[in-house]
Amino acid sequence: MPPRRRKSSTAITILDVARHAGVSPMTASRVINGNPRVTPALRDRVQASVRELGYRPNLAGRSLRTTGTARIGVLYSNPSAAYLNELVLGILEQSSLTGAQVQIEKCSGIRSQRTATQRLVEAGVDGIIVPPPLCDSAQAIGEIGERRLPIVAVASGAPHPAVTSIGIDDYQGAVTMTRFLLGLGHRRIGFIAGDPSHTPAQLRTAAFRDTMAEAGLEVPPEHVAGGLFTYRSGLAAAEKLLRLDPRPTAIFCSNDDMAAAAMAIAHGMGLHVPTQLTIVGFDDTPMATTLWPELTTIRQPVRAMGRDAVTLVLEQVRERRNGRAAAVKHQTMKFTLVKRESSGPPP
Amino acid sequence: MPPRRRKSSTAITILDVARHAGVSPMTASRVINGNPRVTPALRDRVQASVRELGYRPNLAGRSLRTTGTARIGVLYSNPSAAYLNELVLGILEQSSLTGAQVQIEKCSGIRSQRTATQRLVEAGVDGIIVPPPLCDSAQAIGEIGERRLPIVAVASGAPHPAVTSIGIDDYQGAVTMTRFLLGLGHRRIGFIAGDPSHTPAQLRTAAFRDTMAEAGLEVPPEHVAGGLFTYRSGLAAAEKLLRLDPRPTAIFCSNDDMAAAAMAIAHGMGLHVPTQLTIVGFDDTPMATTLWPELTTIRQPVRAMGRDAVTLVLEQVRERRNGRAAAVKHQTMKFTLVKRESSGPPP
DNA sequence: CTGAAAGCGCTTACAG
DNA sequence: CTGAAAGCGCTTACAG
Repeated sequence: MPPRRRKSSTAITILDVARHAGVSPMTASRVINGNPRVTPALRDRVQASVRELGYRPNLAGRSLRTTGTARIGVLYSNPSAAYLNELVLGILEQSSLTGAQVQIEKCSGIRSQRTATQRLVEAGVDGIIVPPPLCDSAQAIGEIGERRLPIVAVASGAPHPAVTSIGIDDYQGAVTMTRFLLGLGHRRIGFIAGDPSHTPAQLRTAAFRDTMAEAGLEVPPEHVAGGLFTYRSGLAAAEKLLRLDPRPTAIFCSNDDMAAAAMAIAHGMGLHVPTQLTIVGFDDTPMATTLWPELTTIRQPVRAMGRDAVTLVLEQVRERRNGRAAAVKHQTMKFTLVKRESSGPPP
Repeated sequence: MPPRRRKSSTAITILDVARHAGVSPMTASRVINGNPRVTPALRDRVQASVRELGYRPNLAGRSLRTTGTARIGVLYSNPSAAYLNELVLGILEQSSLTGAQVQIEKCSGIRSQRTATQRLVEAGVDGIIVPPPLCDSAQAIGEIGERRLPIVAVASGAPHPAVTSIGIDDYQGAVTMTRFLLGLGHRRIGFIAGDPSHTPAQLRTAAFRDTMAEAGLEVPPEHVAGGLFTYRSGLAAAEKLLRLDPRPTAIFCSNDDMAAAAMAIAHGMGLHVPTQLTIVGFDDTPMATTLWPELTTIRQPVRAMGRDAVTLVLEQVRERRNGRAAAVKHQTMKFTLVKRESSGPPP
């Protein structure tokens, strides 16, 4: 059987829509882009054609004319695998939607940070997204600022006032979780802190202390164990907390990795979660649903943050190209308390 | 200070390169795309200009002319978070490079699978990538085939001969790991199998048995514990294996999630890894390096598989558009044995 | 409010 | 081997 020539795979263009609706391509374009200066009658006709033909705009064509194809850099260090993965996913998703190109550069030390920034600049990026913990590095931010490039800092606990940022309210997140534990009836709550040099860790710890104080509960120093956001540090911290007598009835871990570690320790000591011990995390990384029992945690919409970070850089890039000074924005995303099986009332 | 008009952000185009090198844009294009029909002298001049100007092709422009902007669908179910994330990352990476658009559809039951496929078709995708375990579903493959859409099956243990596929050799991967354990001196090796309905799980189990037999070692039935690739199933399986007397000196888990579970159980029983017990996984997901000790495992280049899956669909799409029947390809990627801290000689 | 023209950056034919 | 022309799909000015 000879291969058949399939002309059918040629996609529907805006010209097809225009012809079908009996209008000019321009009018079709206006309707598709939600431009209000179109007579309702025409708008309806075009929308009907779009639906009927199953039209989907070709983004390459669009971006060629609009953004002129922006290039976005991502500068990261210390990849907390799950978190960064998810963020990059959002970034790629959105940039593929807008036809922007993304270049990702990793750096470890300060030296390599200079060269990574350099590489991005040489690659001609129009703006840079900076995930944590680099988002809090005055060094990194300063260096990008020098090149007069737009920046978006992601998930900083204390974003530089002059730098556009996106993140959740870490303080309120930890308040919510602490209140949830109190609401379950817990009074002896252990806390595993995150890397003290990261601003979100600082906020989460402060929020825990403040909320406990607000409830009239004293937090003995040994109830707060130092951690570094790593699984390994969680192992040591959880061990310390669970050796206390009396033992805390709940452990609030500053992230999911450390909560996973706490779970392993509890398991090892024969403590059943959640009937004998409640363990909760923060972030809602994939780890939270891999574990068993699944983790109660605070969900950060990391993917959406990635998407919006792209939108924010692109806005800045466009402003600049139009010769305007881009306004600094601080976007706060909503977090959610996700209740799963690792939490319950105290024994 | 009035905002300054920065004309500088206008990117360098192929026209700039051509002018700089004193050739036509066509010649520049040929050099940039590695077309061999160019005099070495011209080639060198163009390459020098590219370097000097820091030229980077605008992908929107390119894809507008070449692929005509292909749309790629991804149809998945049962998201083993880490694996899928990584795959999608690769897919988005490559498609953003080629200017292709990606649409991702999730489905759970068979019903929802029909509608998900339907949605992709209606969205006008030109080809579909199918990650595991759907890649082994005759149902899913058949349904896409009916629509005469190109398919790429990812990580199937037994790819349909008529369907283009990409994956590693799961059998050889498990052989390698088993030999590694034997080489360390282990003889009593426990094995946690994966979901028996997934073809890669079948191959890994078979390879383990065969390699043991080849070494003249009998595998008592109780040394092979059934699992489902989930953490939870790993918990139960590991517990069973470690209660045996005599206990295995090593446990080979069919994926990293189950290895993480085994690690938690070992930890709980006070068994030090790796001095008292060796635990190894398969896949090298982010989990493998989150744990402590970090996991010895077989690395699947999932990200690269995502990238190449895009290349494979695009090839098929192009062939079809040219009226040719696309050749079926089965691409096998290299796996790697990654030795970390969870493995050592038997006690 | 609507449309005809031009062009974003690149590459596919088509000539030489 | 090299290049002049045309066009991919869309939207930005510019006219009406």
